[in-house]
Amino acid sequence: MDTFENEIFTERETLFVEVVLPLSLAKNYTYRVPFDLNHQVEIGKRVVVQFGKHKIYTALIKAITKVPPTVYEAKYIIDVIDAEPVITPTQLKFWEWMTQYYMCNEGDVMAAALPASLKLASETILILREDFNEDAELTDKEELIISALKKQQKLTVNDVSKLLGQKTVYPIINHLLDKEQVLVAEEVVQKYKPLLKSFVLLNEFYAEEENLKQLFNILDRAPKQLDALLAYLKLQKTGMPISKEQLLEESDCGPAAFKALIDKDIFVIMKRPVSRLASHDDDFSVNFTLNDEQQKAYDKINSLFGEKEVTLLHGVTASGKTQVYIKLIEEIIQKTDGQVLFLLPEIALTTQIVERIKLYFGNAIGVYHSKFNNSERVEIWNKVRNGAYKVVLGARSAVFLPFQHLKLIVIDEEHEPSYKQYDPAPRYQARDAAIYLAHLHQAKVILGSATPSLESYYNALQGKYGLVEMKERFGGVQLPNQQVVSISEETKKKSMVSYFSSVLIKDIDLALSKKEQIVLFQNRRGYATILICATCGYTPKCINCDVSLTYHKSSGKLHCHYCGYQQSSVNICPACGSVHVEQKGFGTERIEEELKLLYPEVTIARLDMDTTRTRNGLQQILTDFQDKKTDILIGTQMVAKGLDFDNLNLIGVINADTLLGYPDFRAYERSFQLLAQVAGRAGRRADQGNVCIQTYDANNRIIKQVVNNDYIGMYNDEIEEREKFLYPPFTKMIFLSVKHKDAHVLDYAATTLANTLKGKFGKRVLGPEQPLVSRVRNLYIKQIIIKADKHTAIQKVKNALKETITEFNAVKEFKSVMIQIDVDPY
DNA sequence: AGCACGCCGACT
DNA sequence: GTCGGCGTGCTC
Repeated sequence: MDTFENEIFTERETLFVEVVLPLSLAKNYTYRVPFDLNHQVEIGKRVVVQFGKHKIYTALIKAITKVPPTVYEAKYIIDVIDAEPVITPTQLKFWEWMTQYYMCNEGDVMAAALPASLKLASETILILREDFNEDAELTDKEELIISALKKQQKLTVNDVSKLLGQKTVYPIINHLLDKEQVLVAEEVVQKYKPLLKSFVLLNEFYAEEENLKQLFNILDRAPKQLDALLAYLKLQKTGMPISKEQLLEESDCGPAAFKALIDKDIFVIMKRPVSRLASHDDDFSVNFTLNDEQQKAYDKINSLFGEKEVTLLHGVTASGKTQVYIKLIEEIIQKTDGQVLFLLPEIALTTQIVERIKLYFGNAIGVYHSKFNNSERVEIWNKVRNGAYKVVLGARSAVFLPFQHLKLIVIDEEHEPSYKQYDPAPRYQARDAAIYLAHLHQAKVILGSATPSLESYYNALQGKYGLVEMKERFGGVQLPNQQVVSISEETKKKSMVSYFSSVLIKDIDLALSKKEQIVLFQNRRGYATILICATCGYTPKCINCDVSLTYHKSSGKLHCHYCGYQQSSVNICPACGSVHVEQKGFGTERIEEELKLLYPEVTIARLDMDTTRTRNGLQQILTDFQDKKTDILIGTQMVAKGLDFDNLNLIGVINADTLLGYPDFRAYERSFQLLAQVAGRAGRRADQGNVCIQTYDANNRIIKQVVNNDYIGMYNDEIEEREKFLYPPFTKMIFLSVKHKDAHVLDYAATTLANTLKGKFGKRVLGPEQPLVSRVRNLYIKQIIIKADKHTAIQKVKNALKETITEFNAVKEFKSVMIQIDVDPY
């Protein structure tokens, strides 16, 4: 397709635009541009288009052409939204790459990239016609709709559906249209509204000295109003706009007196958009010096930047990687007008590291993560685009921000699994995507970790990435003392008290006596509390998914973690009628309870998905712990990420086995990373920390490697396994999830597909296999894995795969079989 | 995604 | 008979 960048179009030419819609569609669509919008269309601007019979969407102009489509008549675009492009050409290239690489649709990427408020979609609404006929013959349902409309002006299609309690409502709406009772309209909701704040101005009339004097006389009998006036005059001297709150705060004037001043036209209210984002006033200054090792690392990174695009900074816990990052960032924003993206795992973003970095860079820094609301996201987006933000700290979705001159990307904790998006598409790995993004911007990348992912370390050893190591702990912090406790042995000796070994209990007692704080870690896999009938073994299961329901004490209900299904708990076994229904498994909730029995006088808090659902939940729990209001914190993986506490000296791992036993080729790598990270939280100051790992498998090599801090040993063992069994980084993995609501159809379909693929790729295709959870939301699931040879062009494999799937879905009996593709599924 | 159209079981 | 559920195809 011919495209015309930056060309001014005359009014008489007929133009067409190829647009991306924020929907999961296989191709893009072409619309016609009305003449009067010719001069407004530009690549990267948003347009309003009708798609299908009703809906109106925001689409993005991807190309402009003069060639009309041949096989259909193009619809006109309705409007051009933006005065300036909102998406840069670099972003469009990035989207295209992501679409190709992760085998998804461009619309998936657009949907993920744009903050919700930049994507408007219409809603069909129903309005009563002014000339509607009061006596028209209507069915009961139609009557119901009309009477509802008399009360509330308009109804959405969804409202109607709820009102009638049925899914199919369009035929009924169409009847009402035919009977000329109602009208339908598309209502586009403008989702982003600037935050307007009231500012106060003194009526210009009183700018005159004389008039002002008079005013004082007039207000003589109204002391509160007079006070407000005095406060205003005082605030005016600062030269800053005066907000209403500010004025009310500065004076004794209450809202009533204030209103009187407005009514008398003495004060004038002006609404102005203000930023929702908290800002720090000071300019940044980075005033600390690096220690020798940090300085060496810093210098080496800088020199490696000359030859490599990516450098891996492998620094042990507490070696002070953050300081090195800060110096690198400072250098960039002082010496260039470039921008820096600092990626962090989601959880770390709500904690101390952000505060620390904010201290240095003040106003030039933006933070972007999932707990921000839509309006806040748009504001951050705009500030990145206009360059107001030089540094952005963000979770994985920050790779989609509209950077202008990206010079450096820092990816902290690069091994973190949370950089990978699993669902929905685009199923991208933000670390890898960021490396490509950096490539587009010709920016440099720092990957930082104490326990790098095998891929990154492998790339570094191969010379593809630069490698910088930091091996000293900062400020002479000692390594924690790590001990492994065999649960089997303690059970034999009968020295276990509930979930706690005698060793751990002793440690807890000691720490409490020294007024030190404790963190107990229970990984998520073993976290579920399920109900089980002691008589017949029955366990309540989800009606939509192949999983046991988990019992939540806080709600008293049984929940499904996969689909959100809830039901009330059972006291009597539905299968056999027995009353002996017991709780089994030990989640954080259960551990908390047991611990409270053992230590009734101690303050215990819990940190997991349940207690951190709200925006401030996590922050509150962490602050309480920081302020020593909590003695013991029990938590899932979350406790391991990015938390530094001065007074924390004991960390107990309740059970390391569920981690190790997970059926995945990365289980050992992940276990090592997690346990090492957990251990690194203990004793970050002068005192030596204590780590107590409870396990049934005390001789496991990973446990030993963790205790010995032997990353290299772990790396060597694991990489050998990977090579032997053709896992990444020696192959590229593509994961297919085949889904269907009928188990038999699925079986047949998955086998057929796997066989076809085996015909093309040979024994590099594995499966179909039944996943751990074989049914979710009423769909049965099978998995097929392709381990593509790294040396044959991966794009060829992907093309062949796409073709196979297209052909497969064209077969009549497989039409309703869903196939999800996940490239690099880790 | 979300809507229309067509097929098919179940209930006035 | 008709209503309403469900599968399938299409949207420039």
